[in-house]
Amino acid sequence: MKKSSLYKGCLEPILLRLLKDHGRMYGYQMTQLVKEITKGELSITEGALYPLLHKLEEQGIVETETEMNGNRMRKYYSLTKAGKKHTVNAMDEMKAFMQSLEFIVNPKTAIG
Amino acid sequence: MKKSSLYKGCLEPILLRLLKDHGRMYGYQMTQLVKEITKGELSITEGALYPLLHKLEEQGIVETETEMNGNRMRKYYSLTKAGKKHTVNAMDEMKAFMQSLEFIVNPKTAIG
DNA sequence: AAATTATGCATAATTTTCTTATGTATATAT
DNA sequence: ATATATACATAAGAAAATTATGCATAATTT
Repeated sequence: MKKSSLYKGCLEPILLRLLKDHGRMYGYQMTQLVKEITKGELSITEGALYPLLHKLEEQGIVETETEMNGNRMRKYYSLTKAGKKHTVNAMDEMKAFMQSLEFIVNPKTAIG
Repeated sequence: MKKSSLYKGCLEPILLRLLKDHGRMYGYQMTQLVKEITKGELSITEGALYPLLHKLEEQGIVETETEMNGNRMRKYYSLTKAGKKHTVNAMDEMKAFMQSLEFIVNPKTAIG
């Protein structure tokens, strides 16, 4: 993730959210989708993405299936059952965090 | 800043925002205010706060005045002229980032 | 036809940014 | 007396990125 690198720490919940919403994705697809959704604002770097995906797999949060698309490999990631549970909590934390940022940045309009 | 440490990279813009809104603050006051505003959700740790404030001072973004409150020292921080300019940009980036998070977490309701 | 860009994965070295632990000192509450 | 709150500071270590590099195929541009 780039763009003035404000944004460390949010990558994991972002990936979990993508997998929760889209079911099954491969790494490169995640980078493109985030770019698209955020209108180019957020770019996930490969050096951040792949090691994190590997970590999540080790932790049993995601599982993988490797497929060939023509001659090119794609490694699909999806949430495990445990990963889905984990994601519920992660999303709660994420929302609480975003609400906190709102409280700080928009103290008047933020809905408590 | 704590609470599952999702939140790297956002501390600097948070501090800038506090100083922009409240004019002049000392470190401990910032920790308390953030705790209060976010209803305990975000806690700034001293180990993150003070080194960052020192860095911002070195960079000429903030300036300090030390005062005594009874027998206890308070080091007040405020934005310099350059710091105010810097903060305008930082807030724009911050808002863009928050918008991006909204796009990802609430793809339907987020306002683009 | 050759060169560039896009697709797709991976990892190592380094940097940034935290947490945790520690230290000093005064004030207040139990 | 002891614990908690106020108030600063820094060092060691961990976490989570960036940057750079590498490999390989496909599509597009020149």
